[in-house]
Amino acid sequence: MLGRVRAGATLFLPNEDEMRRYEPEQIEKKWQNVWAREGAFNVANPEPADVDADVPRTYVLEMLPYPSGELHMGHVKNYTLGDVVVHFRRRNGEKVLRPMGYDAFGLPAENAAIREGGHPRAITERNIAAIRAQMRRMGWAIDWDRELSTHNPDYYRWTQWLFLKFYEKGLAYRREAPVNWCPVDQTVLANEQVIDGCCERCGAEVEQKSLEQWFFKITEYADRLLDEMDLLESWPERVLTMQRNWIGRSHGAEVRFRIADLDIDVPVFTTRSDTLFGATFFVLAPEHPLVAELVQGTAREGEVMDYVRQAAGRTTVERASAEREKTGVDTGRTITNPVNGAELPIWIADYVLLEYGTGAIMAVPAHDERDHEFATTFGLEIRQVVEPADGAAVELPYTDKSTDARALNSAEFSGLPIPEAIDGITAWLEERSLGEATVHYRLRDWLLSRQRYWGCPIPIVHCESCGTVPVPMDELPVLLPEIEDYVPKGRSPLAAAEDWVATSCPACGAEARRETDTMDTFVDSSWYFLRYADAHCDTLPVRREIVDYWAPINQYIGGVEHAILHLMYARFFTKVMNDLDLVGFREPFLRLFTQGMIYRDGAKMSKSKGNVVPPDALIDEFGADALRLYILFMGPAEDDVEWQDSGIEGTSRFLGRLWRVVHEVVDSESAGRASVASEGPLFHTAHETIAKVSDDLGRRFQFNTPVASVMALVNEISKAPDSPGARFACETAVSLIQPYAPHVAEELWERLGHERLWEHSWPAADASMLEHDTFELVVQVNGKVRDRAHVATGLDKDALVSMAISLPKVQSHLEGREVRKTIVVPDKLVNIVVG
RNA sequence: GCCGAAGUGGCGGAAUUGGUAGACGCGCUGGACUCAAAAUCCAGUGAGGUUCGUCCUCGUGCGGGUUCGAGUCCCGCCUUCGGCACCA
Repeated sequence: MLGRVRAGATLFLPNEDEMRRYEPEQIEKKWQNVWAREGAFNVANPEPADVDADVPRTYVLEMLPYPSGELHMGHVKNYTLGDVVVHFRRRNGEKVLRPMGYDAFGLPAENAAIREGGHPRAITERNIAAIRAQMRRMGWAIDWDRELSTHNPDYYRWTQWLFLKFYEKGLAYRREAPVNWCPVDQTVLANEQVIDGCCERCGAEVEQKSLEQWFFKITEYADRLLDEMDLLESWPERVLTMQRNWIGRSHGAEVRFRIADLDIDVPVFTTRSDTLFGATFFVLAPEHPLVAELVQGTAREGEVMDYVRQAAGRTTVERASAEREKTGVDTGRTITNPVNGAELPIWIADYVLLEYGTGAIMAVPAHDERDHEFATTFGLEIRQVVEPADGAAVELPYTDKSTDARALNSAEFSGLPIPEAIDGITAWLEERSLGEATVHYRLRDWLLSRQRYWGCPIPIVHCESCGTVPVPMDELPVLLPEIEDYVPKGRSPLAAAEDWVATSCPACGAEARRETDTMDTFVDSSWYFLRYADAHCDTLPVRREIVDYWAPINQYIGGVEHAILHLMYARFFTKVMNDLDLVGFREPFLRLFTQGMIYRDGAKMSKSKGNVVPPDALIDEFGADALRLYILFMGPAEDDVEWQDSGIEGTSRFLGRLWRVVHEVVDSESAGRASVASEGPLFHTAHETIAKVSDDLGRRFQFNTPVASVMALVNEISKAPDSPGARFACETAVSLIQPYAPHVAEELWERLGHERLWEHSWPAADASMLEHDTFELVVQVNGKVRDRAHVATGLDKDALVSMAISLPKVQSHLEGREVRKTIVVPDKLVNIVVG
């Protein structure tokens, strides 16, 4: 760079301007090397004596990346956000753990291997190397000594270990069950991975299939997943709401209806036991096991069974969306209502779902929209048993269940407000053993088996005589076998590794076969954040005293798209591990921040849309610091924002201006123009900026406005680089921008004659500098601003009012009118109300 | 349908406790420097009016309301986005 020759020009020696141009490439490399060499952001695990020591510690974590090709803008935003928090907290004296890893198992690598050849491991590791290099180029303050990847046997050994612990506790079990099957990916999906009846990954319409599968009993933790939300410090309300909806707890009663002819009881679940007297028919889901028995040998058998077959042929999507018109068929049977002995006709209809409640309902058309629609379609009786508290006539269905409504035509319960009627009728049923209060959930158990190659093997052996037998803990890890062909054929590709599959039973020694399913990758990512605490431990997933020192995570940051899946699974794992005494806390993430997405041309950035902005190209052109600044300056971090190419030019210009201003001030000092004064407008502005940035980062968790205030400070310095406060203001600007632009900040800090800004404590605003001798008094007449005046602070109300009234512009608005009232906000505003 | 969030200049956004709407940035216009360009710097930039006065009126999705004063609080709508959805 130095001394380059320009065509047709005289030989240039680098002049001062050239040496001092802001060239991000060199300085970013320089400081990245320093930090890497020093392990500047590594933190040691505590020695036993330190555990109780009074050093404030913080665990800041962003969701780990899936190593798909390279880093995208969402990653840049996520990790830069975390980086600002890390630097801010470090410089505020906290010991901060901030690790990084890769969620390395999963379908995309396997599909790429099928498409392009090669081993999923090779593809994954190549991607990891690329991402790691990009992360270093971004200059993120990461403790690289704790790096992990979920596909390494050192890691998945402990995933398997945890699976076996869950198994021992009865929380991992195998059963045949109707499952969601993706015909394209040729694997099963958890309920959480089915979106509108389609595969979350590939969008194919999901089919139902019956298979032997492994499940985690997450339903056993449904109440704790809901109730322990109280332990969280700060989660976005909408994420909590999404989880609550997903768990879907509903309180009600199970009521037994009796089919006298067949001598059987059929339970139903209802949240409205108050409406039992209004039940006029009864409906079973088409898949309900009793259906065949009900109609066997009756005149209706053919018609009913035809309907059942039709319903079975309908996909989830059709059943949910296509025709909302109610269909159904009468079985000709009746069932007895336990509260009044009424005989109700039994129908079969697909608006009743086998998966929810008991797969059977009592239908109350007067007070339920769906039952009402069905009754109207098929001409069934509608019997009103709830009315408004004032007895007014209402249109049916009438679904109010608050105290504004009361029971009607309900024997001794008539007249009771609905909440009391619900309790009363439920108690009445319990006394007679006809039903009891129960709770139902929407949440289903977590289906974790996958019929794919690139995942963590399930450490189980199937033995003819012993059944499912866990692989002994000391034989872990069960290594993923090498195979040739990853193409899914409806069974797990692992089944092809015959030498691997064939084994002996750990219990009886007989010939046995290994489980060939692998685990859902969400299992891997449900505990990785704990492993970071003790990343190299080879006796346990993590040692209790170490994990309890760091975790739970103080600040977790990631995309809202994980609001349900990852975040709920991770909470479940943590709770189970707490019950197993492996960790001393019940919630993994005390504070959660969900960042918004980055759009371009109105759409999410994606290769197929061709609207991707690759971070590398921007780093080449503007440097990592300008990119880091822009990604956070764009708008509130939690909002979705539109990428604008010209935006990064703005933050790049800002860094250039900061660079020049610092050099001007340094030059000005060496020319002897420095002043030792400690008063002047720049001191005030600098201290105000410190206060503003500290408050935004520390209390408000707001990342865009600090950049704006530092920009304003730099603008002010550049207007008066010779003024007394210029050096202090420059140092302040550099120090405050350091979490955002650590490389250029470090370089300028050095040129200002200091060193190691990343370890320098965060500046503190001097309260006396935040006070002013004068302020701008706003004068309103009838609430409209009419004038402003510079006035000494601390004046009393009367003084302010008389000063306000004396202003000529105010006078002209007061003319001839009577002052009725004056409102004074001290040191701020006077409002004169005139008639 | 239910639940949640959000609507502010040409654009991204700021306004923290009800007290100066539009900070900061982008874009645009004009100017300086330059043979020229880039870079940089200076000035202007919500709309309309205007006697060009840092003068007036209007202005934060729409309609009402509370208040001396509302982008901010209340009531009713509209739109957009996200989640759930025949959940009994």
